[in-house]
Amino acid sequence: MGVVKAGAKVRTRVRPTARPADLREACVQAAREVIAERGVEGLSMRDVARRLGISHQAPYRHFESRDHLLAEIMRRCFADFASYLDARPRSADDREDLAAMGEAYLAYAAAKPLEYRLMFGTPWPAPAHHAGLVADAVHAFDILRNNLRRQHGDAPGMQARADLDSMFIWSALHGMASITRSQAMDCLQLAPGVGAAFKDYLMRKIGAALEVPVDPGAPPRRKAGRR
Amino acid sequence: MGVVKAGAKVRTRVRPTARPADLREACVQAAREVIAERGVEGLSMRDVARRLGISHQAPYRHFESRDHLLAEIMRRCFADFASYLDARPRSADDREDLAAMGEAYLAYAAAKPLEYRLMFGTPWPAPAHHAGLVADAVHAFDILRNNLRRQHGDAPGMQARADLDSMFIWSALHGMASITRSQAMDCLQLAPGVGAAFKDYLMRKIGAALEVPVDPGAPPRRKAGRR
DNA sequence: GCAACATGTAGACACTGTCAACAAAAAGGT
DNA sequence: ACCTTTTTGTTGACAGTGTCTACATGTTGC
Repeated sequence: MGVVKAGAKVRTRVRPTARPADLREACVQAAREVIAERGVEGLSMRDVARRLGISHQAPYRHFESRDHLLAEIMRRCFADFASYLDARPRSADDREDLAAMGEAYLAYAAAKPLEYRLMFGTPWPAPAHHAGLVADAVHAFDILRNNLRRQHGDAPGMQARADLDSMFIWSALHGMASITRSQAMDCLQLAPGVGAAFKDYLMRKIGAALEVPVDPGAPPRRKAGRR
Repeated sequence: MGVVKAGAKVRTRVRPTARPADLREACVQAAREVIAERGVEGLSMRDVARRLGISHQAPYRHFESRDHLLAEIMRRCFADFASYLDARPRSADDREDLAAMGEAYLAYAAAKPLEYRLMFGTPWPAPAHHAGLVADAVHAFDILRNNLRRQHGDAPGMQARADLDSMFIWSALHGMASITRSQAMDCLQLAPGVGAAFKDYLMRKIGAALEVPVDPGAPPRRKAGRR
């Protein structure tokens, strides 16, 4: 407390690295770098401040808490993710487009595993439920859902069918992305070639499941040969 | 350092709660309680010690680090999980048995969401990769894999097919469990009834996908009508 | 009884998120 | 111009964490 007084004044002037103009933006960027390098649990407010050469409390002028910063980053990840899906090679045929979407989904998960985990593998911080985060997340899901709705038409009940198919596809894709990311397959001593063939096999199984008509209302009978 | 000497001696004698006999076991139990209540990130070594009325360093006599404690807990979760799967209602028919397995899988994930997340949603701590943990985890997977191997027989190449099917099923189940646990569906404004019908629909889609023969070697053609 | 060892304790250290008090600077009104 | 208000950044705390070291205690084998 009783330190040199004038020293502080000088220090603000002889600051080694220029203080970023838009500090809020700089915080987000620095935090995203940390997350991309070391994952969510490696993110610390003080570390962000340190990287920017500012005091450990400065970020709190722009984000109420660590969770608020995290929520903002998640929001941007969802936006990135959605535009990644939007950038897929387009096709007029809805089925081919769906396949391209699946490829893009898995490619994103493979390319940015830590961001993927942040969005889909981390429990959402409480402040996340309010902001535009939900909107951005839903928008990503809607890219998938809209395709299925086009394929199913809008006859009564078909909206629910499209949603169910969307959830099924999402489950399979997310399951694979999540399992692959965890490297669990390394432990399972799978038969040779399985690791390499997994993605295509899964995509084709999804396609096959979509071909077969399945009545959502019917009782959960097993050995469903035909219907 | 220079504190009262005799005081410490007395305190050990007038200990309020009896020190647990098997401290290692007590640590594991206390830690599992914390995890079941507040999740992995809520687990703290000092909290465990506090609950047991011991010093904050005592647990370190039995676990090298927090990660080692976590690894031991994960190991037990996998063992629990495997015996949960083993306790499914048995059926002589492999398909019915497979369905029962799927139900058991999802029931476990729903009943113990935090343990499920610990096993399948948290990056494994380094010490987890060595011990019997992997063996317990693989054993759980083998319950699924063995069923598929029985169904496919042991003709050449069928082992890989069984592994691929296992991975596909696991992906879909894990995806659903993971998505359901995240309560993401609450945000998606799904058509009415979709939430309730999701599980059965997914199980039937998996069944349908397994019926349709899919050649793992074929090129990833779309619109796969028949082959 | 005594030495070796296992176990539990106490006190540090560096780190975290966050609160409160303060200083500087920018904005706005006159 | 000056003065006030608000925004922004800094400093110093506080309680919490994992883990190191040093110490005390209890247990076991000789």
